[in-house]
Amino acid sequence: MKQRLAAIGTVETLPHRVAAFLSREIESGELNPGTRLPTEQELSEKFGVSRNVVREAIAQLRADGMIEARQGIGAFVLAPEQRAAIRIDREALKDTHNMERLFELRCILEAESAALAAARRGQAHLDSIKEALDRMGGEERWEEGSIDADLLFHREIARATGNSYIHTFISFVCEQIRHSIHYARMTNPLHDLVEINVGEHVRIYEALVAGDPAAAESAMRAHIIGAANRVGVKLPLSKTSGAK
Amino acid sequence: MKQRLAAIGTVETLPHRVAAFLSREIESGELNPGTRLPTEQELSEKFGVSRNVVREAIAQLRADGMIEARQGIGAFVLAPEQRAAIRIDREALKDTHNMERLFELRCILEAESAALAAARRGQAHLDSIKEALDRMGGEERWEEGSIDADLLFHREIARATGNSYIHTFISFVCEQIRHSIHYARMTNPLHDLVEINVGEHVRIYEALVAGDPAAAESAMRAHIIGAANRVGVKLPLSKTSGAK
DNA sequence: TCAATTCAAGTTGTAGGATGATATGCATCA
DNA sequence: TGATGCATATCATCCTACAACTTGAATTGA
Repeated sequence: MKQRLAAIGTVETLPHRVAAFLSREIESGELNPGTRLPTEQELSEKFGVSRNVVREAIAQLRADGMIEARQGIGAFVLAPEQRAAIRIDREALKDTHNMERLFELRCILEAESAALAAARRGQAHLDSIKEALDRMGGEERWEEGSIDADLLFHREIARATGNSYIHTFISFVCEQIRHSIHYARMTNPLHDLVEINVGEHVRIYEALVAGDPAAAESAMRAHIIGAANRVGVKLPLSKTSGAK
Repeated sequence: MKQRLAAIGTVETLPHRVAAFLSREIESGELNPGTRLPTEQELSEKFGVSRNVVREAIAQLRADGMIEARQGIGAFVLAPEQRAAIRIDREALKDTHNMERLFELRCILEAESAALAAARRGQAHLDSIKEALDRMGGEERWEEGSIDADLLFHREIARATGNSYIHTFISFVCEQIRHSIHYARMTNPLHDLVEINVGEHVRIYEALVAGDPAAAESAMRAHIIGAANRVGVKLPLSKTSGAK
């Protein structure tokens, strides 16, 4: 439990802060691709930290493919197309518009994945999905337990597609949304009633059992739109009509 | 231990190699979530590098949410659900099955995005998409030029959705595929005839101009399946039939 | 003058030690 | 017994030094 607290309250380490600063400067366009960064020496003076801290920060940006460091010359900003990793700025998610966009992406991913899962799921998949479903409804308190079960439900469906990349992407997007909502509840207790609609989940599960891709897709789509609404995000209809 | 490694393109730095080693150990399951890593001291001795190098490696893994370091205690492996970034192992993409899965994910993302783009695109979007289309056909040599134009074409469509996350995700997936194919061509000259089917692109563009989401979606789906076939990846039908 | 070589300065890469901050367990003492 | 304080282990940060690499200017030789 003590670990729990430590895990939630992320410690802001110096390299992390420096990396975040530079990252923002690059994303915002203040540092165009091709631009040379200040030297490590200059950066350490500018931020008032040691060169080691700057190096750790640059190591992160380098691993993400945001910059490229060349020995003897310097570090240069790379084009956004050459990113080696996808990362979502959690600050930006406090803006409802961005949350809306993320839900839209999630809807795209999960709707088609549900269809794939309906076509490919095995009995073992159905069992683990069912288990998550039961955990969701069985939980007395709408606290961590049922939210975790909800996430597990979606992850298990993604796993049932048999495509590990789909699983990775969906897990990632869901986790970002969960974290953001969790944060919103911490700062604004009004949000305490984040209800989970069990009926929507059951409909998805039944479509999977029946092996009906079209039904699974539309049930998942309806569910995500509903989930978005329940946290105050109005999803643009996307292609609810076009799916027919 | 003075190996001369003339890796093409990327200079293999020590922190990168250490991070890759640890990363693989975690991904492969040798280090389960919750496990404590050896101390920085031990790692630096084990790999024969300085503690600074180990720290830079750990900084990368930490930024990705693969491990969590707690001052005074140690560093611990985190569960795969808590990843803060998506990263695709390029080694794994040499396996055709993985390439197939990635194409499937791309198909999901781009098909629905094309539909969204058809509904939301403005004139400026159409112009830049058309420009990429012209660059693609105009190129004499099927070398870098037309491949870049092809990627740009897809990115501009993603941008026309007005959803920056969709744009990020699609750009990322496309870039991983491009890099992998580029690498395959380097090692196996047989692949030299990676043709680009202009007709498929034109059909997508026309659907966008017409503002027809359903047509855009099916044209995009057909195009990606075709593109996969042309590089030797047979895409499982996914939901070509279910889309009707 | 001109070309080739050498050299010096600047920058990142790596090494190693020192000190501060934090968590844990043990010993001490009332 | 129980609370306190100390020693230890570990990560966080800082510092200095040197190696490897690049660039451009100074030097040298014809």
